[in-house]
Amino acid sequence: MLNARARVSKATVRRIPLYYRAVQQLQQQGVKRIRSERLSEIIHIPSATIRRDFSSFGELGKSGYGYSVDTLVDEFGKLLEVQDAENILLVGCGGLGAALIENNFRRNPDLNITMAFDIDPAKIGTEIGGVPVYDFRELAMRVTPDIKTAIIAVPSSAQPQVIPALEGIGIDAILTFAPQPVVCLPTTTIRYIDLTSELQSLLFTAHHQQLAD
Amino acid sequence: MLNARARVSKATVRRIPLYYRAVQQLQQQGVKRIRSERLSEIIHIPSATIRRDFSSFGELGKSGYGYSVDTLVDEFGKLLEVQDAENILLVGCGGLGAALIENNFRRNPDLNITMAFDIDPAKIGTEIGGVPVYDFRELAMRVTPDIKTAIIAVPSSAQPQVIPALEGIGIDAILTFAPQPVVCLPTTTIRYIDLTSELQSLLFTAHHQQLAD
DNA sequence: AAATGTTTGTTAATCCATTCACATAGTAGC
DNA sequence: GCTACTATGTGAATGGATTAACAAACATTT
Ligand SMILES: NC(=O)c1ccc[n+]([C@@H]2O[C@H](COP(=O)([O-])OP(=O)(O)OC[C@H]3O[C@@H](n4cnc5c(N)ncnc54)[C@H](O)[C@@H]3O)[C@@H](O)[C@H]2O)c1
Ligand SMILES: NC(=O)c1ccc[n+]([C@@H]2O[C@H](COP(=O)([O-])OP(=O)(O)OC[C@H]3O[C@@H](n4cnc5c(N)ncnc54)[C@H](O)[C@@H]3O)[C@@H](O)[C@H]2O)c1
Repeated sequence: MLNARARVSKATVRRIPLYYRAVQQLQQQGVKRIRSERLSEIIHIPSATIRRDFSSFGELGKSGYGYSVDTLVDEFGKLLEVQDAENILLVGCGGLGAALIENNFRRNPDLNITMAFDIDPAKIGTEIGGVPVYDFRELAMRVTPDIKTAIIAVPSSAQPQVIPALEGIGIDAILTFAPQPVVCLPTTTIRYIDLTSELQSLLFTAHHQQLAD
Repeated sequence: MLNARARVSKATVRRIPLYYRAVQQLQQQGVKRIRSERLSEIIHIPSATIRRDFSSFGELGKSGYGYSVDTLVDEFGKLLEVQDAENILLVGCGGLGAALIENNFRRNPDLNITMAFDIDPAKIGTEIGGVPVYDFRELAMRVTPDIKTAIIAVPSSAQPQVIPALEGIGIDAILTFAPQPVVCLPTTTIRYIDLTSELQSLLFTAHHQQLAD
């Protein structure tokens, strides 16, 4: 419910999805209560961090008892707004884009890629996993006003054209796999997934680890 | 060259690939020298952070001049060991795995996925983008001793079986797309790419941003 | 209902990273 | 060579996040 008194740190925000997934799994297993110490073993986050994170959303637990799994599922579900569907468009139906559409976050029924765009005539007019692929030049014509979120899987070189077009139709949240940094509107929230960098920095760490990581 | 005197922070390690890519691009454009202030504009990292990061690898720059682009390309290339090929195996040739193989980090000639594994009989024995797909049960038989790195793109439920098998054949660096956390050997460096969590935390930030991000 | 045990929520301490700001060391022009 | 700039590299200040540790709050047992 996001008690106004406590600020939620960026680091905490990145962990909310992990908490949500874990408590959902516990609920499915029929577990009714969980201690921070036990949850720590499951998700490998220190129990003190868990308690601090949880407390920034209100007093979710009870001393000497722990947390009710049902309450946690409820609270984190509310935080992530899983009750209302998030409709998403995807740009760039290459290998990666197609894989994302096929998967379509099926474990999370609230996350739906509902339409896709490309510029390749061979792809325009087709469907991938039931999702229609439109011509990117028809973006404004095809997009429905409920869509505020986009995933970008086009080559880096195409990204500088794609982002302003998306902002022009009201998109304000973007997840992109093209690492080329762009300037975007102050109202746009953008996140880069840079697979090459992740691999390179992983390798650097692995090659240079004298001590454990 | 990783002067022993200065410790390289984790945050810095994550930025090395960004620096490497940027200076490579500058080199290709024929740029000979670069100031931290100018580089900051390109990659959107504060100039003070850039200077501190660079200085942890030695005195790469010159006062009143800046940095030589050639020197930087050289130094970061050495840090990332781009001179010797890194051969990689991939497990799980579904949508995501196949996309990774097709792409095969082609912008980085040192990074090569050289073989793939699956358990689906329909995939075993085929090739994807020239990369052979073997039966995962033949892992030990097929793997070559030069391979120390793996990418995992199997369903989360299969991951607990896959990781010990990889460790058993000497893999010590793992990049995985299955978010299910696992216990692994202390000598294994593992990194999770959790696409669903990235999207969910992005949406949380976008929905709750009263101030800019 | 008292005693015992458990686990939270939070204060304080610590750690890690970023940012400021400038002495220093070099460049560039003359 | 001398002067006027310029930009690095780094101490010091700041800020953010993690971790330790414990009083207070509740559960459980007897
Ligand atoms: N797949 C990987 O392993 C991998 C690894 C690292 C980075 N990436 C990045 O992910 C992104 C996508 O990768 P991919 O392998 O799917 O690439 P891909 O080349 O297979 O697909 C790109 C798709 O984007 C389409 N496209 C190009 N310009 C467009 C435009 N202006 N508007 C709409 N569509 C356009 C193309 O027609 C193509 O279908 C790239 O930026 C790539 O750098 C991918
Ligand atoms: N694609 C996405 O958009 C997306 C989104 C979020 C998370 N993920 C995660 O990425 C991973 C891969 O996703 P995907 O869409 O490619 O899945 P997918 O189901 O298309 O492919 C999984 C592949 O793994 C193979 N496999 C299963 N068990 C195996 C085993 N024990 N050994 C070897 N191979 C095995 C299957 O035969 C299949 O080919 C999953 O963990 C998924 O949760 C994917």
